[in-house]
Amino acid sequence: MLDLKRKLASSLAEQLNLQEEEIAKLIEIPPSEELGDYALPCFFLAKKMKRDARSIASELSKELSLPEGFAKMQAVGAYLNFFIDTAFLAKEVLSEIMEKKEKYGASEIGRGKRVMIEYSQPNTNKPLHIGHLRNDSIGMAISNLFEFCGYDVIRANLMNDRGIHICQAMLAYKLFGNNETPESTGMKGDKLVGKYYVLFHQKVKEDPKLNDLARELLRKWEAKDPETLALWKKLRDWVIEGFQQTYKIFGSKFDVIFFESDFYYKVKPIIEEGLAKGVFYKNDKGAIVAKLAPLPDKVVLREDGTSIYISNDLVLTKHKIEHYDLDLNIFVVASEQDLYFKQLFRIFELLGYEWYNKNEHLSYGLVLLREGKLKSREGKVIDADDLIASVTELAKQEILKRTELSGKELEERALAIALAAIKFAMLRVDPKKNILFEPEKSISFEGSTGPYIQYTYARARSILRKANSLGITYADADPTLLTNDMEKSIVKKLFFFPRVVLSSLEERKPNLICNYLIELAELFNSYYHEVPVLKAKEDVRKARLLLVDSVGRVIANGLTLLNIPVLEEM
RNA sequence: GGGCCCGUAGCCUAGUUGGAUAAGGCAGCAGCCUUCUAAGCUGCAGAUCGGGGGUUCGAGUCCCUCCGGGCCCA
Repeated sequence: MLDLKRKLASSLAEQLNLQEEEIAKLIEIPPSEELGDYALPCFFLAKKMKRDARSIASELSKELSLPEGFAKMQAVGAYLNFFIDTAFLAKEVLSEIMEKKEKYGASEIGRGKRVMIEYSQPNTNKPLHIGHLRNDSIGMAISNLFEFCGYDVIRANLMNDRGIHICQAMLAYKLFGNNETPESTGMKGDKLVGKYYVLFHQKVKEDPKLNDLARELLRKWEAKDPETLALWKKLRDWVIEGFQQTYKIFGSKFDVIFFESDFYYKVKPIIEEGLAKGVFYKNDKGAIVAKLAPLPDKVVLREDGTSIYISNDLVLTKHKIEHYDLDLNIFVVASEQDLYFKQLFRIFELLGYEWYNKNEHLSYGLVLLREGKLKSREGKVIDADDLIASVTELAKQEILKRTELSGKELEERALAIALAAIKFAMLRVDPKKNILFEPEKSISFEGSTGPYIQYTYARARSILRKANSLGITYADADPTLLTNDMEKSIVKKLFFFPRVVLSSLEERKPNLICNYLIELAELFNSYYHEVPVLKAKEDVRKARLLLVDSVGRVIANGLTLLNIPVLEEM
């Protein structure tokens, strides 16, 4: 990877007799391109030399010599500004893109390291909702980023398939379900079971005894009562079948799926270990509690001996790290669980597992509605399938405004555009921030959206198709002919892609890729309007085609990282 | 009561980790399709960066405090 900043830093360090690291930290990018491509603020020298920063900058601009890849330097105020040799850059960057193709931007920093990324984590008593779509979007994008940077990635899902909420749905089905099935009702299995979960919470308001019955059902389930287990399995399989359909449409993929029911009950040895090591204690009611000061204490086993949610993670986390030999174990879970994960990781630290710091909670904000939080027990959610379907329908209408596609092609393109709109909306925001989701406003196809990026790619590809049909080739293009300002800006933008990929990974912020793609698309669309490609004279035309090709490839690489489909035509 | 996260134009967001004139999109207004796709482009208008203090040559960015929103714990 071409690293001009490092080149500059090392050259300046040598000439100024300073540490390269020190200089590299100071070098920054000026607020506007007219000022330069890199800048060295001279305040630190002013302090050192007890002189005015402005005069130092202006003096240095006359004395220093430039490393390869730079064309000019200029003092402006207290800043010493450097201009990249854009002809050099165009040659380097465009040939790197054409050589590495779909690997442009990739790296090997994770070579030999294995990371597991757990996301989605649905409860098997109700359908997936928009919160899962944000979770899956982030989980997939982060997984792709790790993979792109050379890590061995295991994408994991965890089905929360046990507990009182599962039994509540089971009970309502048992009492009011009339043996309905997905086949008999034509409903997706997750929708059918979800209906009874909501029904439970309606009925229990009139008849609080249902709570006791649900608890009774949970006890029977834990005691492996055959009839209860059969009902549980039947409903669970329906729900999971429904999830699989949604995952397939949305593009969520998993290498391994864990089930809470396979792990939670194996918690005993860890409980005993914790008691023996003095990390856990039995409180006056008889519950087992982890002592985590300064964090709040955490109950790990109820007084009646029944398991709670953390039982599963106590067992499963150990299993994951030890069995899969992980270097990093990431949980993509919403920010409401921030304290929970601090407590979980702290327990492993106190128990003395040296791998405790391989765990990471990738926390992200909630998707909120105008009315507040999603509440699935009241049925107050935005259903994932419904959202995808309605956005796909909107996309279809847009397509029909401009083409005469039909049948399978129409369906596929509409879905691709809908997914771009939804995923981009979920990913372009800093993961830490809550998203206020307003059905009519939040999903759009214009402006800073997924479809806008797809459209930009399709435009680039359209030019290349036309060139191809006219028999124009550009393998021998000369990138140094890209001399207008927009072309230079685009080349610089392309040059930055690998750096954006790295910061996006390191900061766990897929939104950096989104911002980058928006900026690249804006540059390219302006260029598209102002500068004719195919009408230019032969040698310039070739250079421009090479640029168009490169822009297309980088957009495609970015969209692929975000798990957003790329469209050749729109 | 305690803890964590967020606050940038009417709305949604950037802001390269403390630097130069705070940048886009939506909504609004005015333009641009016999020319490589108008899901686009160009221009106008819109910001005391939640308030106040502090650190610094320099603060949207760091520290303190208050206010507002979200989440969690007891």
